[in-house]
Amino acid sequence: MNTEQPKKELSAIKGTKDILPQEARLWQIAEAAAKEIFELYGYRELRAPVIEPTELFEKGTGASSDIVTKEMYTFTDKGGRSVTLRPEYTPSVVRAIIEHRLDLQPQPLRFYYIGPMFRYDKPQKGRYRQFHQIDIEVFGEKDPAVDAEIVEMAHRLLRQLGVENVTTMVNSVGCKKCRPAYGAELRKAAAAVKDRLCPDCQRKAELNPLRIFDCKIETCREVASNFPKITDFLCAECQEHFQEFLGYLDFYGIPYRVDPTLVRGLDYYTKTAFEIVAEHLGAQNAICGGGRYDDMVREFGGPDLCGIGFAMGLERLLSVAKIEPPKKSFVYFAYLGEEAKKQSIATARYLRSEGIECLVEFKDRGMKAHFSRANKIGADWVLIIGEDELAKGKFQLKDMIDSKQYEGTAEELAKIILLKDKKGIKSREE
RNA sequence: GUGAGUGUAGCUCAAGGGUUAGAGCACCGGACUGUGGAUCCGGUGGUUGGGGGUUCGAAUCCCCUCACUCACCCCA
Repeated sequence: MNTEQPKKELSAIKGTKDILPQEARLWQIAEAAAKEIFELYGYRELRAPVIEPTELFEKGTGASSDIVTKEMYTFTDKGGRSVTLRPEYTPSVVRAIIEHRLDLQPQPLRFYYIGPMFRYDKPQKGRYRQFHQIDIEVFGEKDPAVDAEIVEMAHRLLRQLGVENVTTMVNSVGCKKCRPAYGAELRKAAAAVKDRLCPDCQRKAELNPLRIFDCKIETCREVASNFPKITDFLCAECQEHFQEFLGYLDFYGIPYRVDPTLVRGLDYYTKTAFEIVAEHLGAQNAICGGGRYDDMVREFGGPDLCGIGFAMGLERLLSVAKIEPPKKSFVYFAYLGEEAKKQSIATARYLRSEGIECLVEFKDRGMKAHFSRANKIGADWVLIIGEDELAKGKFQLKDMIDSKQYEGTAEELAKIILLKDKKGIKSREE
């Protein structure tokens, strides 16, 4: 490459990155696994736009949330409308349900989606400005059995991708009836001991007293341990829902930890909230977070339709997943001369139609250079076409793994390749 | 938004004020014109992130800036 480089180097913008082929292979596998598993539970893909009216998130995600107040990619388009690159997915699905009257279809509705989200955050380990989520939502199912089912589904996906050592944290954040009373009690308790809290927590005492539970300072933890717990304030309905949810988790045999201080960052959650955290992920260790949001559709002016869902962070998931990409063999063409080059092109065309990956490089090389090249790029097979082969109408096929060499027509050699590939797959499955 | 750490070749790293900034790996070529991996030889590749300052002299010391990394806040 001898084109002149521009003086100013262009690079991906902060918090975004290229996913190069080797890594993209892992993404493909994780995405395929997610789709396959979700479809097994009756979920169907629903693709919503990446860009939405800004009001959608102000209303859905919550005008007071951190996401909306300081993390959105918002700009004005040429028509003067305020638009936003979605920071999360749920409001888009809710919008789509109302817009297309999907609530008139047989319920419950089950959707999934995999795609990029955008938050203007300061990047760090496990946190990016463009990141990717696997998202699922269920609408119109009140039964706590479904709360447990989505947790079990998440676990199945994690297991499939070789993720080990995860902890499932669960909680109930109550509903409109019982949560306000708890909030008031908590605020009262925090205000009473305000002088014993760190400056940061003193600020939280009024804004969001639940966050005091997360403080790392010893005295704050000690003080907070005497604060009232949400689980003691749940109304009868929420209490029953929570207990049944836990009962179904037990039924599935999924270990969990009840964490009364678990709050999700988004305002709209009701009743069930859960999080799955992994080891070795740094500070941002939640790979999956979700919960129930029974009021959201109605608050958008839609029908009274309850909802529940979770989001899994793909970057975080992949950093703890153990995925071994299956090895697919391919054929490198070693040809000598113009006539053999044409024959290679034609033969590759045939082999590809049989599902065999072929690489014909358009560079004059000697036989040694061909082999050296084939070896370097990891070819499993080398198909040799020179004068002798052209005359005979039969080619040489060398197996680069065990150095055996075969002679035959394109059809005969295709069979040899396909047979060995099949065996290879079989032995991997055992 | 706040704080800390790190920036030297595509990658991993040397050089800690003193010739023209080096090495390994990788890449390209040769030894080797019909058979790969090894070995040997050669080559490409750098405004030392950028700008300014101190100095006879700066990759090295100082300031600013940018980028990356990690942490806080918050979240996937």
